[in-house]
Amino acid sequence: MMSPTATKNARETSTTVSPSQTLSRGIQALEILAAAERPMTIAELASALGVHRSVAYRILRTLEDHSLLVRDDAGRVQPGAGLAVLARGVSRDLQTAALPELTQLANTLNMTAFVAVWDHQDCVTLVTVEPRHSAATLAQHPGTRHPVNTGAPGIAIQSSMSEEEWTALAPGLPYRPEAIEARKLGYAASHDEVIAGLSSLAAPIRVPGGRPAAIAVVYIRREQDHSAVGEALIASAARIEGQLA
Amino acid sequence: MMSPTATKNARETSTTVSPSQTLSRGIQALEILAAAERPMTIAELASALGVHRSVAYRILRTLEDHSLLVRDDAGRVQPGAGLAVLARGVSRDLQTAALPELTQLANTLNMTAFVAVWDHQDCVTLVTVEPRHSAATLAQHPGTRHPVNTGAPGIAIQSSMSEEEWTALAPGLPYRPEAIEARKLGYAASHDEVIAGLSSLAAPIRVPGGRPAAIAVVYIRREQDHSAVGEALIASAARIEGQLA
DNA sequence: TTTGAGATGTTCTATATTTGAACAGTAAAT
DNA sequence: ATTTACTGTTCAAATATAGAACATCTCAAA
Repeated sequence: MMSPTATKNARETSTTVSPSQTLSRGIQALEILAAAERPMTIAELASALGVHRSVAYRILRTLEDHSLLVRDDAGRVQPGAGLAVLARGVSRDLQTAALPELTQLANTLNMTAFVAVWDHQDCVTLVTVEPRHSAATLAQHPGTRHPVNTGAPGIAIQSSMSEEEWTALAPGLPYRPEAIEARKLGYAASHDEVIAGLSSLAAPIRVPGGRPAAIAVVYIRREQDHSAVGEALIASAARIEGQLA
Repeated sequence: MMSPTATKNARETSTTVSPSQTLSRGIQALEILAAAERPMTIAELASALGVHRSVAYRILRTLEDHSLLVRDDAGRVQPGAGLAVLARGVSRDLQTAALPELTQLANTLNMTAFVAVWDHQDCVTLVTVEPRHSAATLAQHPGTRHPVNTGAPGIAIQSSMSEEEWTALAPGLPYRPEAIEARKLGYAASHDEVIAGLSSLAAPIRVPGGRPAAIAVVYIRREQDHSAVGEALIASAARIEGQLA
């Protein structure tokens, strides 16, 4: 744990303030589990965390107490239902207000519709609705992340703030020129950005006190004229904002 | 040490396990935030946690580092998008397999359809799909909890295991007699249990290595004959199980 | 402008939590 | 019977944490 040359007050990691070690590890465990495809053994998780097995064990028991993870018959660990409960609190009002609009959009346009929120460098999908007859199910589940610089939702979010605001709030991330055009139109478009072969349209949602967000649709064929769909998105965004005001 | 076979019983220490204090508090903070209707100040959260303000502050910063909470302009705290990412890992295969079936059910039956999983004393809704024309949006969002003893999904889950299994896995919870009838039929029914005026039908889903779950629909009027809807649920459950095998 | 109330953010030391080696028990594979 | 690879438990040592105290900041009222 301590190296012979290291000083006691090892504050050399001066850039990041020392976070709560145990809590941070517990969250890391959840992140590893959520990213894993299959249930993991405690030993696997301990090595993934870089901690002693008995430490991982105590962390897991604590997480288990809160239903944040569960263990199968073989003792392997996987994410627990408590996480779904916690996730319900994320922009709860936005989720509630958006759902009927998404249902409406998905079924009138016959496209998958979703709401994504801005989070650091990413867009995170919060709610999605698939159309009646989803030929091929689009892998646009809630909890999906993609870079905020990529795809129509990210452009729409950028378009909802000035370039100065953007560079202040997202230092290091370039301001996409498409955002300027999107601000004029009221909606943004992208093709082949997040997933090859798919196109997306999105309109920004701004709610006071909440993170910037966007309402969007994805579709396969490349349409000549977006405007009708774009206007529908704008109208939905306005209704959602109105309900949250 | 004392006798070869009757060593110290390992289960006796289970009453007082020492959980990880900091991790437990951090999770408590998330639970409090998720349950809160509005964003909270740090001071409010500290008093809700029963800890010193500076302790709450360090916990919050750690959670913020992981996007599990965000702070608005006024410094108030609310759940962050990282929770949605973590929640995506909860029974991910079940979520993926269930979505098309739910869409199908919702639109052919014109009812809200959802999948719920068993978690300790509760049923937790994981995925929901609303029908095309949702007259009144039913408050059946993912992350919703209700007692596993209440409502059709809980009965269906009980019906998927024997009474002995149930009392072993859910000590203290009574085995509902309706579960026995549900096992014969293949699906369960309830009226006015979770929400007054609403009825529900559910069929169990068992996936090896996963928690017991159920697929269900809710509707307003009380139908005379469930059997058609019940059979549809059974068929959907079978297709989901088949895909997860 | 000054004052005060109420909030956030920072620093520091005693102490209580955590760490990780060592031990014990279990189940499957050889 | 032996090996391997797990889970679960215990304990002294040491380190991360708790909480008081201090420094700021904002906003309203005087």
